[in-house]
Amino acid sequence: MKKITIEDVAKRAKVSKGTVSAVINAKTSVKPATRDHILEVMKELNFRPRGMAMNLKNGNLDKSIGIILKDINYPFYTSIALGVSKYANSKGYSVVVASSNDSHECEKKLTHLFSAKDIKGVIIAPVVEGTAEIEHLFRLKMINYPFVLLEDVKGIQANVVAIDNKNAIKQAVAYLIENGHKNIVHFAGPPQSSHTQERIEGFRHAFSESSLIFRDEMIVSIGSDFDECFKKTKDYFKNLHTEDYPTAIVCFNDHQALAVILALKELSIKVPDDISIIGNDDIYYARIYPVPLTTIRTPQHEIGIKAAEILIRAIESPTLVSLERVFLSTEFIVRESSKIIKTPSLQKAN
Amino acid sequence: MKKITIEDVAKRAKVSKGTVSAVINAKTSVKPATRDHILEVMKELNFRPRGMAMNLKNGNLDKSIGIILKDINYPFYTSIALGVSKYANSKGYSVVVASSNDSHECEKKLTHLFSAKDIKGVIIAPVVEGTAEIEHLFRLKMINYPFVLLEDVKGIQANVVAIDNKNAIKQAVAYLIENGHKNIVHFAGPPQSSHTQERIEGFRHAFSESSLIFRDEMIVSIGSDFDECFKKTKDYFKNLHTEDYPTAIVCFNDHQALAVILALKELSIKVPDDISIIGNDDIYYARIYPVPLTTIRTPQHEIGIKAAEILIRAIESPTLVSLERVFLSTEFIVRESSKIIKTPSLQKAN
DNA sequence: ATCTCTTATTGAATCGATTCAATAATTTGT
DNA sequence: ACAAATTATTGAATCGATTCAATAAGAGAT
Repeated sequence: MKKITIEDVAKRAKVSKGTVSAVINAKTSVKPATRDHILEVMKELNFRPRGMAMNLKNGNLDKSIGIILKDINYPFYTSIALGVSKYANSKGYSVVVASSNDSHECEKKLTHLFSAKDIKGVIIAPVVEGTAEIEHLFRLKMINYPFVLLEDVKGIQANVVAIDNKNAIKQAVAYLIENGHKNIVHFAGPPQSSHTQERIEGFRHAFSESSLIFRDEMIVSIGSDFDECFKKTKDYFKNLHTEDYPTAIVCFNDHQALAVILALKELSIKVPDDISIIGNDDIYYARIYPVPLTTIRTPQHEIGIKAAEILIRAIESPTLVSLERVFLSTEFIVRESSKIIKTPSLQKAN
Repeated sequence: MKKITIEDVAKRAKVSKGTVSAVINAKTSVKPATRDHILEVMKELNFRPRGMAMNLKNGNLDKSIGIILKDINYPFYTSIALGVSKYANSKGYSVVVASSNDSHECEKKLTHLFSAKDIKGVIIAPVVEGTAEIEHLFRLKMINYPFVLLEDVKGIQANVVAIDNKNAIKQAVAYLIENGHKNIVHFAGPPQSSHTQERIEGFRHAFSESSLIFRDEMIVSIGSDFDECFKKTKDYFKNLHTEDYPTAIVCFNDHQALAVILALKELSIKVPDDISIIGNDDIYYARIYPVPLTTIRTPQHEIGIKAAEILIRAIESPTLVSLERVFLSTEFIVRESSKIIKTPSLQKAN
């Protein structure tokens, strides 16, 4: 099946290409009769004008940026997208979002797509599971395509807006220890995720800076899929004597924390009376949960705004080549899913 | 500031356009020394190849479709996007998502953007607040651009995949009446939303088919913004004598229902013992809530799959012009936020 | 040093629309 | 009925890349 071009339409309608073009672009100069006839022919031939060709002549005026997220169904990411949209729209940019579903292959495809479509730049929450593959990022650099990463990726110099994962968890654990918790465990995320590793390290580090000592059993592999978390949490407690129950669980993320709370409910373990639960991320639903979640807030909105700001600057000032690396701080938010076991001992000011 | 083209690079590097093109496309035939030199010049001039021009020559091979949602932060919509992605990816299509934020202006801009970028087709959850503006949809028809609507829009013939809102609510109310509820109210959504109106009508209709009679006070305008719902719910009950409390509230959507449950908790009204709460949509969080939500499930995943299926068929079989209109049925899902007041009376089978 | 055989590079033609000055057709005024 | 004014239509040049056959440069063999 041959491709239909504006020329085919022009021939069939016995007019010039220029007139057909005028009809497509709703120019008023076309006589209604001609116009109707051309529209009919367009329909007959099922003519779909090529957007690429249309835009080539006039430069490429639209303002648009893209975001590639790992999971469009996790509110954490859509909140970032909201921040991006807010800033971008205020600067006249449209925003398109795509989900890489944690697949390198998909992320690569999407960066190609965005650049090929002359989307002006892209913000990427990069997939870094396993060995990070970054040739596609190098390609973007080669073609001087502006992009901002939402996670520091080893091996490439780029604009980055991110948070300090390790320190975030440390904050939380330090708080628990400070408030009298002694038996604390970390429910770790999916083994292949880089975040999982970072958070485990943060957890260990908090212990090394305290009077308590770290033991390997404190790290429990739970994952982040809801049903899996739910099941593994129940299994964990079934294999434990009541007197060995931890007094606090630091979760991989809020989603996992929600699953854990639900599992505990089924086991008739009270949150926070029996066990304190600490989330991570502060997704929208953490706040509106019946047991509002104590969590480590990552400033999703601000990340989005900052990333958009850097991206648009890179797009609009092509001469400015300096890279920006911004690390935003997390905030520990105490809500109702955690409690204090004893008031902290007085400390010397410092 | 002048636009840099491949020709500028070629001149500066003292090679032909063909060689520069070969470098950009990572062709192996280029001698490393030449290649490096050209890359340097590209960097110097900050040359960004125009994707449009690149694609013009070879046709436009990529497979991609778009989705325009009203709110990328409401899980209902991202679940639809997930369904779309699933089907589209299986057919080799990439998916890009955009949020219209309930703005006609934005929706229009985005349809332009997608068609201009030669995204092959688009699925639209159309904004229909106020007077639906649909000239942009007519434009899509004119250029024979394939699209599928996720809501029936008056005044235009198009592919549609949707559900029957009115009937969905009717189902729920009928269930409540059947199970002994007599004092039922509907917490309506934002006044300007078309869904709000449809759901109110469904609610009334359910009454007209029962032995109970409808009264205007049964419709309470609550909205769907979380904080607003929360506040208005509390106000509603504060102005009500305890003996006048409804035994069941049919909510506009799950999000509202969650806000209502939280407000009731603060008022020490027990769900479902004192009041049954019925949601609408069955978002992901409805299921994993500590009081799992009784709700009217809209098959989000299936909607996405069906819409993608129709869209891709329209893209790939341009001659097939027949329009499809699919209405999927909702399912009433009883979970723990509602209870039966008395067992239903025996009925004649039919 | 010369002739092959590879390997690199060139550049004119091409993709499919838009543009706009030139020209044709139609309407208006007298 | 004719000139002038207005409105519609034409078509060659253009946008910025890719392509690929033709050609040039470099490597190896004698």
